[in-house]
Amino acid sequence: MSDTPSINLAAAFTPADIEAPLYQKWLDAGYFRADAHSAKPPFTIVIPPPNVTGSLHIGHALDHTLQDILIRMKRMKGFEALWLPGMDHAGIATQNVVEKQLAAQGKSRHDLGREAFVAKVWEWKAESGGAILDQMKRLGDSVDWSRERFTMDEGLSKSVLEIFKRLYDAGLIYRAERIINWCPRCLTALSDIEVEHSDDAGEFVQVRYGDDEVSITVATTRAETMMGDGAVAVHPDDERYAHLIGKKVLLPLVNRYIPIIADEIVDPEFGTGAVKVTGAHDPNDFVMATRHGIEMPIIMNEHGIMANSGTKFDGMDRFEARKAVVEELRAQGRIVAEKRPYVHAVGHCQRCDTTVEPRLSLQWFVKVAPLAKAAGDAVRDGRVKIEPEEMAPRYFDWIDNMHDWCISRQLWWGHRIPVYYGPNGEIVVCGPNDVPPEGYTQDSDVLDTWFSSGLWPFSTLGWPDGTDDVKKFYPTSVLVTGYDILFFWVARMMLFGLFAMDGVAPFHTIALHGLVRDRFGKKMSKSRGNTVDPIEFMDKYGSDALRFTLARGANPGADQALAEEWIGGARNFATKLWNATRFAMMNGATVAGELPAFSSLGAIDQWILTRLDETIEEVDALLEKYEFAKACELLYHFAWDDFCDWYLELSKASLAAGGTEADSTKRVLGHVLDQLLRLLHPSMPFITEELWCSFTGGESLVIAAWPKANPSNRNTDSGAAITQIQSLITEIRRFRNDQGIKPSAKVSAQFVGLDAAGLSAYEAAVRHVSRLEPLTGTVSANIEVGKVVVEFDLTGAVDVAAERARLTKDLATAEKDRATAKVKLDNEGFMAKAPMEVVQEIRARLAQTTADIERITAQLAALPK
RNA sequence: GGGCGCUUAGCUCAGUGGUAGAGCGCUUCGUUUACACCGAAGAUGUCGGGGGUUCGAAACCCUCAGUGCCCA
Repeated sequence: MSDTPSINLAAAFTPADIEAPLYQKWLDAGYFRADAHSAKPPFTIVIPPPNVTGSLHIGHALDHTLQDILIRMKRMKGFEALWLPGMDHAGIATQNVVEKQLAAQGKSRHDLGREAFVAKVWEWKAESGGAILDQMKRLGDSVDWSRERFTMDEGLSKSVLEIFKRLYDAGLIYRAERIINWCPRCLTALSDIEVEHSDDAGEFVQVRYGDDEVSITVATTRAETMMGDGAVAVHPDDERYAHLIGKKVLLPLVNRYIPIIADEIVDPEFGTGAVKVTGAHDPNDFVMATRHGIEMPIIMNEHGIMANSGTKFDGMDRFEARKAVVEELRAQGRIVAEKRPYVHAVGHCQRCDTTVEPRLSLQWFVKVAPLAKAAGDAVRDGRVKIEPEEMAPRYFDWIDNMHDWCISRQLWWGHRIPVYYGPNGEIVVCGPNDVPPEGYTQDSDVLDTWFSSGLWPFSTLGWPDGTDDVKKFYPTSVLVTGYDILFFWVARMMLFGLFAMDGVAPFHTIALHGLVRDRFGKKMSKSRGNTVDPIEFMDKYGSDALRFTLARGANPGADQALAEEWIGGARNFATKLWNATRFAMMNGATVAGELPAFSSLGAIDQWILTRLDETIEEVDALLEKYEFAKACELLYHFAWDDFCDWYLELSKASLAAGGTEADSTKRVLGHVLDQLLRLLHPSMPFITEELWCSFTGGESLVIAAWPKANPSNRNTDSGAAITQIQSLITEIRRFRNDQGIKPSAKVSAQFVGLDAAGLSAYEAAVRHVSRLEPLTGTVSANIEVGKVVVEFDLTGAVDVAAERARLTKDLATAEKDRATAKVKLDNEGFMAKAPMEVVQEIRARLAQTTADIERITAQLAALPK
């Protein structure tokens, strides 16, 4: 390429060469730092804090890409854009990680003691935690690192104390003995939502309780808990058992007499219509036992081992005990019926998949009802919008029926519950500035991690102190997250935000996206072996390619499938932009000086400017609606089809000609490229920055202005001329192809009727793109496109068969289209009721196809036999 | 059992009343100095089945059959 003008842009696009240096450049320039004192309007996003133990997975890549698109666009639009990063401390997960390390050394956390263990966790965090933060930089996240937060850091811990105290004082936090979800492996309570239900194969047995005098058969899936039974319950209207209500029945194995009670909860249709009441080990039973004053013996320890039942089953694991109990009952002839497998819903610990054990224990709870009412109303009355709207019912359904929230966790890593107990059972709750009374001891439990991440939108800004950040950036503008954590996290932020911030919801909009799935739309999971590594993709195709692929697949609230070759496709798109920019630079495209007056431009330039303006308007509107997929799709086609395939090709003749026409084309070309790179920058920040800086010499796209639509730079009529030119060129190419003419071969041809079609100004462009030379010999074939005839000299080598095939096919298409149009126009109903425009359109179609048929028929007739 | 969806080209998905679209894949031709990570041309669909509304339905209604997710 010795004669190529020297340009300041590498010949090939290598993402790895540009990404890290560009990110560093942005950091050094401080572009991502938001200023609480600026006069610009704020636009705020708080990042859904990733788990400190985690690394970047494909779901984060999607979530972050969408947030970065919004924040970069708003920054370019002149907002004071703050994207606040950070992590949560992930109580159970993090404690598990460190405990595992200790276990490898044969130690448990108890060997270290609480203080030393917590110190160890901090140590772990300093060394290995937060791997994801560096990966976010690779992705290009334009977050304000100076404001990075961690749920366990000082400021956020202060927020936790403050909100706990306020809620407690408002009567919204209480302590009670309740049935909670207990993980016998993690040894902690879980909230309802941390329990995942799956249909498991269990067993369903009917056991005869009682002796010769009183007997009743109960049905259960959990025979092992019978040692904890306090009663047998039947439905009050169940005639089968009416005579037994109030009597006592012998509890087998334990040899205790327990009452038979009546309660509406019991479903007479279920099993035998009689159920055992094990208040300490089942939530429904707890309700009944409480209502009827039934005793609730606890017959299992925290590990799920049978204990204190006073039977030989003590010491057995709960599942082992289940078998043994049934075996024993069977031996005693008490098993009336058995069903195995019996598939029913069983709860599992979200973190470790252990079967959750309902357990009666003393815990702290948030009284949810009043908070949830406010959180529901905020969405109901439109103060907070959920996008897409179809997700709102899910939110209402959940938040309107939310149970009280168990917030104690029997862990060491987390915010220790700020409750202090006095020697005589006094309870004192300490806020951030309170000192507990002498001799009081603090509750040993910590708070649910979601308790602190629920404060995220304002604790990260410095609440409860009235900081400038809170004033400037709260409430946040939009929360972008997957619909899968709508309940876990989003709802919690709504509860707390409205309470803490005097009824001001933590965000204006909740924009929900879906999950990334494998290429066949299947859920990714380690067990399926279909997970993917975003880092690997970035290494291979560049961050921009990964981002663009994810954004282009992101329809609101909908899951998306992802395959590696699609990322390759986005990489190809990046390369296309690279090469288009090289072309522009080599041909003297420029952004210097005023754009020539629109009216002075030719149709090709007017057309691309029109298309650009339409694209700006549409892309902007789509991004404002969180329609990432559609926005990216439009940009992709504008860039590749309109700009590269048509405009660049059509402008080559003009650029080659030189002179004033070339000058104005260079300026238009420069303008369109400049604007296109701006539009693409939020989704593909690295390559656009590299290209734009090289091309324009500007400082950075990060701080460049977002394009604005300008309807005065539009001429929709120019589109009509271009459409004609396009179909003319396409038909010529098709003819060449059918005739077996090599793409590189020049063909001698002339046009007839260009003037009449108003296209004579574009003959050079058409000839250039179609590789046609002036006619030198004699016409041996011709094609007709609209009003234009193209006459070729093929030096006698016309492939008549190919010509006939092509024309025959065109004829068939035209005839079919004409028939469809005719049927409509012959239809009285259509003529009477269809709108005028539609009728006219069909009439035009009829006229066009009729003319086509006439023309093609004549051409076919004229073909040599 | 309740709620929300989905079923459109080989695959993944757009398309909310007026001649069926995209990406990837597929076929043919091709090194024409921006680009073979490319260009050009091309093939491929009774829009899940059945009813209905309408001049007109992939789209609206009913129904059946698959299928997914959330909650209980």
